[in-house]
Amino acid sequence: MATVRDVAIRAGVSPITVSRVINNTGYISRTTRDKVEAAIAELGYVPNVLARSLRSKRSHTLAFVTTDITNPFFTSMARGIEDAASAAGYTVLFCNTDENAEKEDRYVQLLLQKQTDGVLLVPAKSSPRSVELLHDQDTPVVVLDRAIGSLKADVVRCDSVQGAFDLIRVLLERGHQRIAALGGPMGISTADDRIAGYERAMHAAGLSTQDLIFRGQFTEPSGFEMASAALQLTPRPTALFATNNFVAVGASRALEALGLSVPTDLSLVAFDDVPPVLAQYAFLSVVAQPAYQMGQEAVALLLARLGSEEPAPYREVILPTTLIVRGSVGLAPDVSGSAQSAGGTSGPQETPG
Amino acid sequence: MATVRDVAIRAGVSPITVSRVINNTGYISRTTRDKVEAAIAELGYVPNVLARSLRSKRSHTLAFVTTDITNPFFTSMARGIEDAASAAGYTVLFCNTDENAEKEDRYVQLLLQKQTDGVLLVPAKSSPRSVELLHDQDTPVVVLDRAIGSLKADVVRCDSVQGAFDLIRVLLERGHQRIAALGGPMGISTADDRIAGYERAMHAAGLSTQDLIFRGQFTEPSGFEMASAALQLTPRPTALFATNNFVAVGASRALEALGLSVPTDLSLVAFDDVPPVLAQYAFLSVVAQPAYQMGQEAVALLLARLGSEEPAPYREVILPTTLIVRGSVGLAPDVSGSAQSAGGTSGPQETPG
DNA sequence: TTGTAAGCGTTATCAC
DNA sequence: GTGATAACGCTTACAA
Repeated sequence: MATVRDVAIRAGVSPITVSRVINNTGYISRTTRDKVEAAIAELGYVPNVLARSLRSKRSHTLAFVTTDITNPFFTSMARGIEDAASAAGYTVLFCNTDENAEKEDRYVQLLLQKQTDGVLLVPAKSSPRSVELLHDQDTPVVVLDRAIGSLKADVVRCDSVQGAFDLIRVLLERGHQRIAALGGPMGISTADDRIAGYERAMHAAGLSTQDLIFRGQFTEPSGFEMASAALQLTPRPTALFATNNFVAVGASRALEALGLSVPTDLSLVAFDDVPPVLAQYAFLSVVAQPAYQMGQEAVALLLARLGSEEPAPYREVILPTTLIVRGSVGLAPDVSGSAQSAGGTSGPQETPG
Repeated sequence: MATVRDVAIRAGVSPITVSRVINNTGYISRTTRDKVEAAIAELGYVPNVLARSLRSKRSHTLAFVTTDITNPFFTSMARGIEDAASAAGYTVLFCNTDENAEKEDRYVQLLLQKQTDGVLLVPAKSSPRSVELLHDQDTPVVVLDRAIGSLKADVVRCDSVQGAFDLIRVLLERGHQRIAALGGPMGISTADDRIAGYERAMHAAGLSTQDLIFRGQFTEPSGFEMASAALQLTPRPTALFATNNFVAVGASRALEALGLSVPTDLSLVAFDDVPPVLAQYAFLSVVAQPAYQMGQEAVALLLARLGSEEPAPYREVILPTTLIVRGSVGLAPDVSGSAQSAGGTSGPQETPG
């Protein structure tokens, strides 16, 4: 592989002159520039940016560390990140941690070694050691989706408390009183906040949440388990609140397994929308988060921090969620006699006598 | 930031000794190792792998260049790639080309400059200049999903001809004769092959494909347009074949816009399954491709090539597809009088004696 | 078992 | 306008 030296010899100039041509730096005469460019073309020279990075201490590489790129929410976020990063001349490494803090730490260690300029992190824990690690090595971080204890990073997220509150209100307005919440892991802000929003809405309506709160993982199997447990309760809840998209899918499976249909037998609401492509088939009522914009915003914050040497104060950007009511919510059984099927996209159903 | 030199001074040894400790290379006495490790811990030393890469000519970085990570098919593939790469100590850069060959070339140029060890490419064209670029710089490529003209790369893909053939057979067996195909761009092997499989099945059944073949993009809007056009035909087709998942979504929208329901009014089949999480809601009959395994297999091929200096012959790995028949196919109108609703969501029924 | 010297490919600094 | 020199942080080759 040709190097600056090879190009320099071929063009009859010095290596530094070649460098100047490549980077459009300093003054170069028309003729030397032409000679150099000809040599570059002839040799098929490709600059080695590793060497450049070693000198300049800028790798022009960011990293997106998330729990699972397969989650459509994070896929959209990834795309937002990549588009924004690419537009600014950065490439993006991607890392899946599967909600495993050790895996996260190992990745961060590796990214540090790779001289990654900045990291976009969806932390697996509320007080991530990884943020400290990065901070100690002067690598800026933007934390995505979740709030954390540390104050050493910018944060881009949505208001999970409000989102959950809105969603529960939809159910309350339709007469539901016995609503079970299927929550994520303790200590993850989105999981905690969504339960908090649920409680706030319930309590504001003077309702008890006793025995109605389940906590598990943000996964499909966990959603299945929690929903199965919730449906054993007597009296049975008339509505379920799934705190993320995977949990919602698990809950749907549990309902199906028991031969219960939505919204006839039960209503179901969830956090996170289905992927954009499938919006067509969407049936679930949800609070949607602007994943793509979150990614873009996070990159903007990161680049701003990379751009200036001054240590600006850390910012928390909270983006609005969107409430989308679809066919998965119906009237609660006890009030459905008085008014028919409000809010459901699908047609009215039989009132039980 | 501390360097090997700093660590060496602190531990009272030479830089190379530090290097040996870090890399577990050569013989080191117990005591020096302890001294060095202590110094590393005290200084919070993080090795700079950029410098290492400059010397060793191995960046331990791969790149996944795809059309759109947002397509669930490629998302699964990405996850397969990341898992396999990570297990082997490699990180992965991701790049979206949006089926744009120029964007692809720009990315490849950048990856070359970054000394990427190998590239996993979903090419935007059948004769990608990018593969030549990479080949010329001795960077191995594995082409994913699509066949290409060039013979300078390993290929991992599925048999689109056979897959389409299988799918059309499902329709033919249910009496459909007027089946329209909604195809992708000319010159992309998967697009061409799926149309070829369709034609083969139709012709084998003695049916004409005249006016029934539409070509557009692998996008939702294009699917909408093609389906809308197909539904204008007289007599109207009794079934539609969407050649990828996005096209299928567009086609569904077109059907809905015209007030046609599936499978009552029309049957619909497609290439590519819905994302795993949503399999629950799946209604479409599809040929599914093992995206995750394709990603893993591709990484295996790439690493094998990186591992040995001998130029092994290029391989083409063709993975099997899976036919999944769901509720979106029904009997063709003209035969539905004789037997009701075969092949619906409910399982197989008794063979008529 | 440990150290010396040199170089990977690039660019900052200073000189002409 | 252009060039010589050194340095970024690390490791290969060769000594000791």
